[in-house]
Amino acid sequence: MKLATWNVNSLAVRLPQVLDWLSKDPLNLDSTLPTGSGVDVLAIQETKTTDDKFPVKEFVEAGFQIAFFGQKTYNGVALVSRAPLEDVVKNIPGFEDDMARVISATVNGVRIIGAYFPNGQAPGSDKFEYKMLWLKALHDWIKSELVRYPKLVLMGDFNITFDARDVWDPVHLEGTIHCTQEERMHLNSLIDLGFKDAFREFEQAEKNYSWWDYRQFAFKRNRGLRIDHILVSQELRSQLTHCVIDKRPRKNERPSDHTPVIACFD
DNA sequence: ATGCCTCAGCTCCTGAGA
Repeated sequence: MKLATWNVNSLAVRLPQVLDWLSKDPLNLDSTLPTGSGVDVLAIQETKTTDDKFPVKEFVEAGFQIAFFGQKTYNGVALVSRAPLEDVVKNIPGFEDDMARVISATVNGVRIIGAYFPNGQAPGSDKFEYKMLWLKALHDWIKSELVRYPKLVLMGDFNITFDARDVWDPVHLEGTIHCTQEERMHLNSLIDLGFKDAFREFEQAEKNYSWWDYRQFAFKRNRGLRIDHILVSQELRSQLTHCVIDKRPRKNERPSDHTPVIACFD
């Protein structure tokens, strides 16, 4: 089973790229194998579309099941799967929120949570305060979800780096948004519930990022951050075989500023 | 540089992203 997460920054703009990417084998990076070899479940963030405008037909015709939860202009999440999506839940139950940020479903006995974490803008801002409240609510909810679903994957755009390895200029960016101690404390408290960061379970090249600013040729200069993550519960850890960042879509015409992260299981 | 790019929308500017 292959799972992936991708912040597409507008599904209306990126739909052709998403369908093209889904039709290829993400681990056979130069292949153009037919549909059937690609990822089994993709979590999408920043669809930026209301549910009535979600491209249902296009995904169904490509052979996928979908669950989606969107809103006008901002945010919006979806799960795209080859197998049925069961028991779909939207956002964090009990946490009042105007924003469409989380969608969960069970696929082949694995509980999958796709999430678009708040950006937070800058430490000290109202948006940062909201990010902290959201992270606390997520933690408390995930704690109970883990009891209910021992086979649990939490993946998405976390908008938080784990440490200096995830930051192109860790000295200069220390304490700025995505790199504050407060954000990392929340991220580590999620890990402490019983998760592994799938990416760091394997040997990885240095300076491996999942997001690059559109400006200043940041991708070409590899000035990026690793803020898109796949966390797997202890029960799934032993089945994990690979975790890679697929940089190819970032080289597309009109790319998203994020690129997909993929985890494979036996 | 409170910029630089990109996207959505009450669209020729603004807010937000990260």
